[in-house]
Amino acid sequence: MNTPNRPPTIADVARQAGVSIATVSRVLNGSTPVVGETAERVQEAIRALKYVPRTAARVLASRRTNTIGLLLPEISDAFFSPMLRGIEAAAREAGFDLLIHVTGEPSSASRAHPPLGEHNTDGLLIFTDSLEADEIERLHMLGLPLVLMHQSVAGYEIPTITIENKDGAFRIVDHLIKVHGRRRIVYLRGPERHEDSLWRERGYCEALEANGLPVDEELIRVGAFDRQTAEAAVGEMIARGVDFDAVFSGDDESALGVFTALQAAGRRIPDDVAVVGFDDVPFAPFLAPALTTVRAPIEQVGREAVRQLVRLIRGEQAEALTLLPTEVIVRNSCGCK
Amino acid sequence: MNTPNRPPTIADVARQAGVSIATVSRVLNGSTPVVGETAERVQEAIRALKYVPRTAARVLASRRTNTIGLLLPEISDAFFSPMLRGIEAAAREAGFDLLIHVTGEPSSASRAHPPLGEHNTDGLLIFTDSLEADEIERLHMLGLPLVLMHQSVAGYEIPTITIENKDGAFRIVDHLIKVHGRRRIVYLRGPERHEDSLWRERGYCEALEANGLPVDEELIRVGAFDRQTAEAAVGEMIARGVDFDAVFSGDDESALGVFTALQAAGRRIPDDVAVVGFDDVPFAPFLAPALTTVRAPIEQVGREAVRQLVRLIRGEQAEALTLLPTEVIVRNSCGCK
DNA sequence: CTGAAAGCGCTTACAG
DNA sequence: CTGAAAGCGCTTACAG
Repeated sequence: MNTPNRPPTIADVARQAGVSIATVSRVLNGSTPVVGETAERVQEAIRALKYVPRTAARVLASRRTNTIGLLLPEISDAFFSPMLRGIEAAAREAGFDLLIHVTGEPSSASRAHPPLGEHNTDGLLIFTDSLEADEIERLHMLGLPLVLMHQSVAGYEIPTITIENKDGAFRIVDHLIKVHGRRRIVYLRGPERHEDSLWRERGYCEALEANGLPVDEELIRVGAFDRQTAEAAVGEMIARGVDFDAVFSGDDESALGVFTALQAAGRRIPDDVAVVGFDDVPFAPFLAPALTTVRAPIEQVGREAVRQLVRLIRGEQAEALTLLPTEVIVRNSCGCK
Repeated sequence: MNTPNRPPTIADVARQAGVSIATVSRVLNGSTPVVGETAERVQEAIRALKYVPRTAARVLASRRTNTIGLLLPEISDAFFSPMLRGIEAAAREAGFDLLIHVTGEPSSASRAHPPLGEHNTDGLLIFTDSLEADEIERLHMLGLPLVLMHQSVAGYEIPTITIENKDGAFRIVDHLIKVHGRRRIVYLRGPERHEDSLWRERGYCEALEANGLPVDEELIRVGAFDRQTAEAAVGEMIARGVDFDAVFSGDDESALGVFTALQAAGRRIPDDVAVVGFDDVPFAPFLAPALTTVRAPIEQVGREAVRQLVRLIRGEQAEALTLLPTEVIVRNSCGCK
């Protein structure tokens, strides 16, 4: 096998370069000027020994971790990649490492006591529904910089980044009514208490009301932003003979389930039932028919969240609420073209 | 704002409970038996002070980090979520935290000196093309447990996890030839030197040869596992009048670009040109026509990689090569049904 | 500009 | 079962 040599420490470098460890530390961090020739000797020793500073020791001594933590409830298919891409890029640009933890199901212990916190990060990005309110409060009271994503906690001034859910939902439902004459529009709710979903539902209701249509509780079901759940929900409505001529599926992922259920029942999209989603995931244009949806700037949400968090970490003022604009993307599943 | 109280330390807990810090450490770690009543006093103090142990200090003192590092070249759309889901779940089950770093473009400094290594992880999962060979060697020589994903480095005995690329490619190309009579089959290569792609190309060639068909260099192009690149490649072949009746697109992501290019040129899928992919991403069944492809057990690759890494970390023997089986998923884009 | 030394917050032999 | 103490590998006032 391989030789488990003890990796070199700052003392080894100092010895090899004939200086004190303080001097090595200084050239490592550029914190205090070091005479050129000395600095070079140190650099050489670092190279020769292939020295890599121990993160734990630096963190402990400096009380800075230089890393940002990200807390997520789960790893979703559609949403996750672009968001993480934005976060990762922005964190790197700002010189922070990224630590990710998935808290898992609601009962999970790591929602109350996540392995990420004041002890190993300079600040936390908290995605909706990934942490218990108590723990958010504890971290906030401790003074740890915190940014919430797609979630606002009443009572604290924690910066929040989210998108214009209500507005986007309003416009796409309005489109269904005004342009395509739909009147019995289903809304598929996301996971319970999911803020995005709540706002989308509000936009849906307001669009109905603005057009003089009633809000019919029978048309509001749970799709859970999940393909299978959405498929089952729509299948069940069809089986029970519920009358509807359009589905606003809450998000694009669940639109897939809606497609499956409608096709299984022999309903044509969009002729019999128009279907629209939310997010504009990469495959949306490739569905048959191509999915009309609301574009959510997910990657930008990630970037913006890091930007605000970095401000907090630097002791600067952060934006209390950042609301990123959404845009209706008209394709064919609504009946256009 | 909020009060930047200094978080409590082990000394605060010890004082409050009237014991030594050694005892607190022991109840924290369960390393040595502690008398029931004493242990309870300590637990109480921990709760009262909301004490959370500093990770950096534990790591420094114990020389164990209890975290696994994951190095990726980029965050791809289709591949990333399932793989990370597998890794994350397996790491959590084994009691490890997960640290992720994206090294970025080939020239990036973090490919030579990633922020993850012997100093802050117990072991590393290295995805293909995310690290320079020199750095892999340095880490390996240091004795840091390493597992390679979708990549094999000649010359070292580093465990590798990958999938049966060649076999899957062979079978899907063979299907195109035997069942659908295709003879001019395009192969779209992945990113340069990408091992998955190399093996798929080999399977493609062997299938042609096994059926007495020539390997025509004109039919082998670069799709780079990227939608736009694939679209451009196919568009250019059409413009140049290259004759072909099928495309094996290398992966599903690039199949999207193939679809776009063919549709733009008025070629019908699968009648004029059959199209098949590799991966079986979630949206594959929803394309029009539904995509025939090879299912790659991506999530399982992630789980297996963690399993082997944990073995190494525990000083156990690990599997040198794990080859996960692939399976042809027949849908409609090949011409079936 | 450089060094000696204290200290960051834990773990872990070593005694008892 | 429990405590005193050394030590993990750094950073950073404090002197000079």
